[in-house]
Amino acid sequence: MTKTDADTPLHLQPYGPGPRAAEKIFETARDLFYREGIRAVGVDEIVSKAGVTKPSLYRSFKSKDDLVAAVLREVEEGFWDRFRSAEDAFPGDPRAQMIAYFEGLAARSVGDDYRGCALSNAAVEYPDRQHVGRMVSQAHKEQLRERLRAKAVEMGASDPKVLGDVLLLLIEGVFTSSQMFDGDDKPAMASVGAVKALIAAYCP
Amino acid sequence: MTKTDADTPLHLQPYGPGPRAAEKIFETARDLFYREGIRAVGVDEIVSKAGVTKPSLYRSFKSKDDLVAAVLREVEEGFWDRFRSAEDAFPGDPRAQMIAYFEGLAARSVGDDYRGCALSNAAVEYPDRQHVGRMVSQAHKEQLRERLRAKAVEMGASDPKVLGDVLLLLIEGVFTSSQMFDGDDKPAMASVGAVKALIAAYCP
DNA sequence: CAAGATCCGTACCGATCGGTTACATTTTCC
DNA sequence: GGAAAATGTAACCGATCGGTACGGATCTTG
Repeated sequence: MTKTDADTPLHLQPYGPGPRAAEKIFETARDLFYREGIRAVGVDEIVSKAGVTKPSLYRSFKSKDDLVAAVLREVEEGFWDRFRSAEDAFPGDPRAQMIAYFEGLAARSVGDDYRGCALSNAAVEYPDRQHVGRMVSQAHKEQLRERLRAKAVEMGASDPKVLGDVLLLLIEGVFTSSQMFDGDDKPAMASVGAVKALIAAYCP
Repeated sequence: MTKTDADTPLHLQPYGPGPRAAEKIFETARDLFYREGIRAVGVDEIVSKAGVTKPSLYRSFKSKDDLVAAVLREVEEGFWDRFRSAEDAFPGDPRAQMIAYFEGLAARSVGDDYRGCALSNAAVEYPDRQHVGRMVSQAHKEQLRERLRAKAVEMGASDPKVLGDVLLLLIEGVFTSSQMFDGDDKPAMASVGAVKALIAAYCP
């Protein structure tokens, strides 16, 4: 069962084949952090579930926080991939782009394993502005805010800053609320209609 | 500096003067949990900052989780107090009630010490459905959802369930987003206008 | 004041936290 | 095959985690 090195996106393969343990650690940590929370998961649990040992973790990551930062940065990439995917589906139509994003978001939010946005959750777990997990999350949210405001400009909103912030409120609302209700009947389903109504209200 | 027992709302004073240590522990834990997160705060830090000792904590609370549950229940009381306050300000006018609530929420969300809803944060910190902190938070959110849907009925919404869920999305969006941006220019400020537009859109 | 109830602190417990050491073993590539 | 790189083994570290046994201090009440 020797896996090759180029079939999955790896984050650090310095020379030649690159480490296989680092990849398993990274993916295991990403899943555990999302499912159980970052603070709730210890390094021992990570290496145990990854089938590796602790020194392997600290050979690839300087500290647990360093691993946390790496995971959150990949989460951020995944977010922008989905966001751009909605954009690419409707070129030149920012309104349809946002509706498409909310439709995808609402679809993803149903399902018992959904736990909202890992970046928002990390910001909740790390209130300290100096913590790297907090910094990555906060920087991402500021980028998102600007991007949504730019979208509102494209839509010709009368007050694009406000409409952008409203969209952000709605997105974060879906993130947080979706992990607090079981089953398929989640408030997130109402977000698609809400974004349509809001865009209509803010774009004359 | 012997404080009396009736000047502040106490939660357990079995006989006579009641314990003074339990009150300090409770208030200290409430503040620390909110500021730094629940998992980030150990019992040693609580008793240390409260100026008492650890056995005093475990004489009044069966465990840390028991203290967490007690704190979250008081937080829930505080939420409903603010919610009813907005209701009482505009009797018989559910639309004005909700606008008033969002105005108060937006006003509270500015300020560097604001960290959103402690119950929502607790749900993020405790994904395990069996954990008492999670159970208290989730039960509260379900009550809130029903209450908002009932408000939408009062407003004469065409689809009250959807409008109620939209209001919930907006509230949670304010909670989460307000702790991810510094300064006074927060997305929460846009929530008041958004709720007006949404109510108008969903109530013919 | 003394007795008894009530409250509280000192010291300690095993377990786990994030992190490290030195060395043996395996894997990869030429 | 042999050197180099990657991983495993096993033990260990100080600090902190949530939680407790036990005795001393304090307060109310006769």
